[in-house]
Amino acid sequence: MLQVSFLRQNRELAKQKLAVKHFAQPDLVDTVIDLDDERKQLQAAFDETQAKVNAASKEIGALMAKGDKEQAEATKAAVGEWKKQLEPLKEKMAQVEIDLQNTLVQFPNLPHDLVPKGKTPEENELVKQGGETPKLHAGAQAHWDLISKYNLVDFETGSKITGSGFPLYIGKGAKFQRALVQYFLDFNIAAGYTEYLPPFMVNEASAFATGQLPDKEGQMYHATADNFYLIPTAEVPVTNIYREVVLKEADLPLQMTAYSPCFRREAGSFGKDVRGLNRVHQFEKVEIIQIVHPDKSDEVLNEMVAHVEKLLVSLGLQYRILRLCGGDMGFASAITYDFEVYSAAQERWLEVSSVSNFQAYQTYRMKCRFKDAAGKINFAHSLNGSSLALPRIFAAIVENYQTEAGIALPKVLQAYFGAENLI
RNA sequence: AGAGAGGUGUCCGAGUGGUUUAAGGAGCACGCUUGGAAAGCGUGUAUACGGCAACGUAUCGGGGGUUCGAAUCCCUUCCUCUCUGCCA
Repeated sequence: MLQVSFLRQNRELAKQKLAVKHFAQPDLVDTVIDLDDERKQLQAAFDETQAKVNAASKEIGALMAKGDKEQAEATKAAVGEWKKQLEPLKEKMAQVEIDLQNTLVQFPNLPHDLVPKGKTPEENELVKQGGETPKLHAGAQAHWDLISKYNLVDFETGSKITGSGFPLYIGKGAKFQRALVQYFLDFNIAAGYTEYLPPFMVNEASAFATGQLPDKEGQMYHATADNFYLIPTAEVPVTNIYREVVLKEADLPLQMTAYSPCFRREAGSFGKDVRGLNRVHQFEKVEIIQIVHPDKSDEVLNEMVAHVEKLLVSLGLQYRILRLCGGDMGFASAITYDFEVYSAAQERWLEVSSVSNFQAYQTYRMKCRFKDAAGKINFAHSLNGSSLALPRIFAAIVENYQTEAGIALPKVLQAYFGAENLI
């Protein structure tokens, strides 16, 4: 959520920045400031009258103690008048606050200066490319054929149990998932992250704090009996550890990593992307999350990007790093780098990680603050990234490491899987 | 899931309608004292909003209500503990 004070001081800049994100209603900036002016005015009037009521009430107490009933009753009558004035003020103030809040949550985060202006994925900026395109043997297959050939994943039975997009991993397929999770977590822990195993459902307040509500309500599975949401990413429960917390400056940076299944309705998605493991409703992911000093978030973002890159290099996959353009970025992010790996069998790039700096957008919503040396309260910055999401890594390894005899494994995974080859 | 007991500041803890402006203690910070330290003494020690400021307003798990006045009474909801039930 954007801060009113920032919008007030940077009215035109905010509008320009919103344009980079192709935000349709830049005039809402003015609406917010008008509403805030109205709120201030109402509060001043309300506080003034309430102060009179409070003082008079105290006086009544003193008069009662003295036994001066008559004067006490007279004062009560005066208070009654003030309270009548208070009623409409209170109502108006509540309404203005709701309007202000509802307007404010409509703003996406403002993009970082580095974010390109484009609108579509084609306009994302290629930052770096690494690794080699694997040379596959003749007759090499896409992962959906390989997993069926070697019985690693059974989509049909997953559909029977739950519905389409809920894969059932079997035997070596299941064990390979476990090996990947374990490797990714160990890799993150070695870089200084603390492991968490969070709840896989969150309440409304948590979903709101990280920006899933109200923006992505339809994308989450909702357990209505208890009003819990199945998490679309571990980012939600883990970032919420620090909701409504005032940290000490010395506590920063907080580095957290967590494995979780991720549940996404993917309502409205269709077409070429959805085949096999390319897009599913439930998948496994290991996430990295940091909460840092605002002066450090740019630097930390670069570190996180370098960290994920190292992980992909260790898997021997060809990859590229894209800086997302304003139109392709997430709602709450100030700047996002996407990682894609090349699938030689599908002859296309698959997104496997997204690393973002949210700056104070989430922490302001969450009220995650820290106290600096001077005792001043500031909002921290939050960042997160996948390190890594499993299905497309699974797909890429299965495809790129396929041989005529079976499927090989990257060296780093052999000990985790307990064999030299997957098949 | 049922019954009961609870939720107060950084922590412990008092407080069942009116100088509570949340007692008292601990911790922490600063100062005095000291050769240095401890002890002792003194001062300070939540957050949000409004205000240049003085200060005002709100907050005793959350929300709502009664009252001139609520930490205190009522309703509701969440959470914790104990017992019972069920269960991996």
